[in-house]
Amino acid sequence: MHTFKLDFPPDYSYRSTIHSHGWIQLAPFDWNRDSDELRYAYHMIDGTLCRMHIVPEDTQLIVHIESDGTPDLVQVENDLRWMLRLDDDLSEFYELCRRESRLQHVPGEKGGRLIRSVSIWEDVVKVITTTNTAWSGTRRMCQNLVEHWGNGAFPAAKALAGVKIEMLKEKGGLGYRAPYIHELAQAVADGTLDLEALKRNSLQTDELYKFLRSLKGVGDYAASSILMLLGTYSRVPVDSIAHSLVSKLFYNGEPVTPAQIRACFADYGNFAGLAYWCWMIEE
DNA sequence: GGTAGACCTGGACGC
DNA sequence: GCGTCCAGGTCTACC
Repeated sequence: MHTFKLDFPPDYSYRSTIHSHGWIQLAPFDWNRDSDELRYAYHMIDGTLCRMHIVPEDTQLIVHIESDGTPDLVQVENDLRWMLRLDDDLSEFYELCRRESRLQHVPGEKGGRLIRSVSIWEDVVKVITTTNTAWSGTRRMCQNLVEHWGNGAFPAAKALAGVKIEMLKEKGGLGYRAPYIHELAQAVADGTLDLEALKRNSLQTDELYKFLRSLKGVGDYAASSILMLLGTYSRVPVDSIAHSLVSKLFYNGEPVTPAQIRACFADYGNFAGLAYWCWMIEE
C-alpha cells in the first residue's frame, strides 16, 4: 500500500467535481456516501492493476494505492490529476456565470469540473453505453464489462478486442452497440487508433469533433459529450433531456430542434456545452 | 441534405 | 405471468 497527498487548487471543490455528473455511479467507480471516499481501479500503461482509494481531508486529498506490482507513483498522480481535473482553469467560465442569474451559483460551488476516467478509451466506451438507453442500462453495461473482462477495473481495449461480438452482446448486454465497441477495441488494441493522444491534442474543435464522429457508434450527442470530457466545451450535447429542458424553459413546451437548442446557449461561445450542463443539473 | 426505419433492452402498463 | 408499447441515439438506405 502506498499513500500520498495532493493539495487542492484554491478554486477547487472535490465534492462538486465528483458529483458533476453520473460517472461515479458507473463501475469501476465506487463512491461511499458516508465517508465521501471514492474508489477506482484501472490498468496502468504497463498493465499493472492499480486500485485507488481517495479520501478528502480539509484542502487535501489522501490517496491510498493498492497494486499487484510496483506502481509508478508519478504516473498515478498525473492520472489522478487528469481524472479529478485538478489542473483545469475555469476562471473564464466563472466570469460568464456571474453574468447569468441561473449560473451565478456555479463559481461559489466551484462547479463545472466534470469528473472523467483515467483513459479516453474508457470514457468513449462509457459514452457509447449512455446512448439510446436508460441510465440503469448504462450502469448495467459498465458493470458487466468490469466484471467479465476487467478484473475489477475497466477492461483494456486489448481484453475486449479478443472477445467475440456475440459474447459482448450476451454477457456484456451491449446489444447493437457490441460491434461498435468491438471495432473500437480492435483499433485501439492494434495501435491503429491512439485515443490517449487526444489528451495532448492541438486539434481545432471542428477537427476533433469530425474525428470523434468518424468512430462507429459516436453520433452528435456522443461526440459533444466526449469533447466536454476532453475539456472542449463549445458544443452542446443535444439529447432528449436537452430537448425537454429547452422546450420547457424557452418554448412553452413546444417541440424544439437541435439548432434551437444550440442557439439558446450560443452566447456562451467556447463554454456553451458547459453552460448547458450546469444549467441542466440545476433544473 | 433530410428522412424513415431498424437496432436492443428494460421498464411501464394493461389484460 | 404474459404481451405490447415506449424511450433512448446512431446507422444505413433511400429520396
